[in-house]
Amino acid sequence: MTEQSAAKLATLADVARLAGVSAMTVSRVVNEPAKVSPATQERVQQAMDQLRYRPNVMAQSLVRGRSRTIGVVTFDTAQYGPAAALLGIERAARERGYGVAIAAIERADHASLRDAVHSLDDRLVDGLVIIAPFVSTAGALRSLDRRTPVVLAGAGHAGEAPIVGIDQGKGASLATRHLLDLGHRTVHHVAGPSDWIESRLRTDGWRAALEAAAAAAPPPIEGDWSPLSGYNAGLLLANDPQTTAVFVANDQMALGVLSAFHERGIRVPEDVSIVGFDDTPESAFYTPALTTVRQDFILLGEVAVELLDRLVADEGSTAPVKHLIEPQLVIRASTGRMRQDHPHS
Amino acid sequence: MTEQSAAKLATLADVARLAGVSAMTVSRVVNEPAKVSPATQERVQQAMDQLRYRPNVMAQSLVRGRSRTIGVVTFDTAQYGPAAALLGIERAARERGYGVAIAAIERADHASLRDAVHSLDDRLVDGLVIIAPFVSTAGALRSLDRRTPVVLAGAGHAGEAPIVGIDQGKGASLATRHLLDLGHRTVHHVAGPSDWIESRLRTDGWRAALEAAAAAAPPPIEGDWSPLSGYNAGLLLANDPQTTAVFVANDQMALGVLSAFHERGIRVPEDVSIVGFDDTPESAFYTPALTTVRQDFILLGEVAVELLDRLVADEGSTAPVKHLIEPQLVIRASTGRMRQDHPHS
DNA sequence: AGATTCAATGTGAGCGCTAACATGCGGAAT
DNA sequence: ATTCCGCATGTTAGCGCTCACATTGAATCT
Repeated sequence: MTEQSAAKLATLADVARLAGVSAMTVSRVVNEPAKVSPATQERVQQAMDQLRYRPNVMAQSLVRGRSRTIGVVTFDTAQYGPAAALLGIERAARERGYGVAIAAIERADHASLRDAVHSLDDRLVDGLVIIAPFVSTAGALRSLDRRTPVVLAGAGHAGEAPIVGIDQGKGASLATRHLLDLGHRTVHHVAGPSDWIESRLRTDGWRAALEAAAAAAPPPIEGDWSPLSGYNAGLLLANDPQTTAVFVANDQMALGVLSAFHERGIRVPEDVSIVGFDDTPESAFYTPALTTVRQDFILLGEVAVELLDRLVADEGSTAPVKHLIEPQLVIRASTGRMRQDHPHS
Repeated sequence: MTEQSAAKLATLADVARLAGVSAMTVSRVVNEPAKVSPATQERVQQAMDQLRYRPNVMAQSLVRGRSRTIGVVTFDTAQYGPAAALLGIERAARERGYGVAIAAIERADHASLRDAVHSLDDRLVDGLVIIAPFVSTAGALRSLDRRTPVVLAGAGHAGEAPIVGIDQGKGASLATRHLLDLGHRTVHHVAGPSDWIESRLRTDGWRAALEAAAAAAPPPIEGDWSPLSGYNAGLLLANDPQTTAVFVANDQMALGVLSAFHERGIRVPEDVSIVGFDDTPESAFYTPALTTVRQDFILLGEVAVELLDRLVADEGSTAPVKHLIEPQLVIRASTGRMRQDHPHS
């Protein structure tokens, strides 16, 4: 194991001494090689290799006042969406030469968010991406004193901070209209937790699509994103013979609904059609394959970093941007035309 | 938005000036309050509040030579396992006052790993947790020059670095023996990619359990963890009338197998029994509910951080530790007794 | 030839903080 | 009183690096 922990790390000064130049010259070789003559460049390079020199990023950051690191505040969950967005962020950040520091929050409250933001802020990140999509997030954020630009990723009300998200309302409408177009008189809805902005926007989109079609909106059932809550909602829905179409606010809950229906002998899509939201890698392999709304989380992460990068560069333009990504309806086997005879009564 | 980006941040010196004490005293109030008299403590505290002082972690790190940050190298995937482990690490790190920086690698090659390790190393992390479970990882790691302690999380051959993992062989044996106990003559196997250590260990465990029962081991089918590859494997398996029991190396592929069997009219568990690996939140809601091997990824992350913390504290004991967590068989509806008449021929 | 430019390098200061070593002071010990 | 101790605080130096500004020497101009 080639570990040099014992032997002190080589510093700029060490390299300078070995190469017979000043520290500044070595610094230039590292940061702006064009300003150093080829000959000395060569000599310095050799010294660096020999000593295995690697710049101390921390010292650089201290003196430059920027760390080339972005902080990500994420919600403490192994859910597909946040995890994929984090990945997109990491990838985009790396491409632009940023490091990534993360802080997860376990609850939606003010204090957790403050701690997370401060812990990153104190580490002198150049900017923050927040994937903590609670209704309360934007407000909490406003009351915090921060030192860096922030981009909200996922959802949020514009005006608080620049925000990049996937058009939830659009996605929900797409899903609902699809079911309506299939001949269903109305569409039931299993919603996410009401303190998530995304839940609200999806519910709004569903309601809007129903209204536009002059269809009645049955009261939505609220879940917590988990398959189990979807299962429970499915049980409820199964008792209502009116149910012919369901729009579920995420794929995990849709799986639960599927499972409950299967257990109750309700066939999908023959008796009831189901649409999910997210398009996780698993969704195409559910039984039946799930019709759903695809969200490109990777792209979300990339756009967030790009935006943040711009904000970091010219600190002036803090115009409250709102960048919306188009979701996409993916039609698979869980939706079908409504049969004329009553479904399961 | 209370952003102070324009007004320069308050420094120790500013606080000292306002409180009428020396910088050192302020530093003491922050780090070892016991050494300062209550009276000045009070005064300094007031000055800090007034100026909204927050210590510059970077400057502290530079002078102390430690950053109270750990780096996590993870594989670029939204898979459940790595994502959950990352969460466990973050949580454990936060509890111990560590920040977390991440670097994802997209491919299994040497260069990617080196870049990731160096990029974290250069940011002066105090230690590294690596969740990049390729066969080649350990070797690559050895040839790298690093400056901090490393803990391998997930799997790995002992001896390269301290390692904490879930006992894959044990889990695979548990799964296989369960199927054998149900009366199946042999157990087919859908394996993960052969360049993942975890795949190999699971395959080994499966083979060992078969051998112990003097059962023949059919050639395993290799997938890539994805549901699609599981689906393809399922199609293959469906053609073989001998198949009565399948051990699939992760739940996502098991879902694919389930889907293929369903499509071919093979009933689970009546015709064929299936066991997965991981126990994702979805697994209990597959059709049928999946019997699987539970891995506690959160615990994995916590143990990894705990171990790393110890290594960071006393840099001496680099004894190659190996900490194994026990997996757990979760029996659900996808496994059943083998029927005496031939399954599906 | 002298003045002017430019490219290549060097110098000093300081980013914000803390380790290690002073300093000053009141009170206990002699 | 004198010595000594220990507490509360201050001073100096330096972590590793880059900024802003010299300083060189040679090439270019008039």
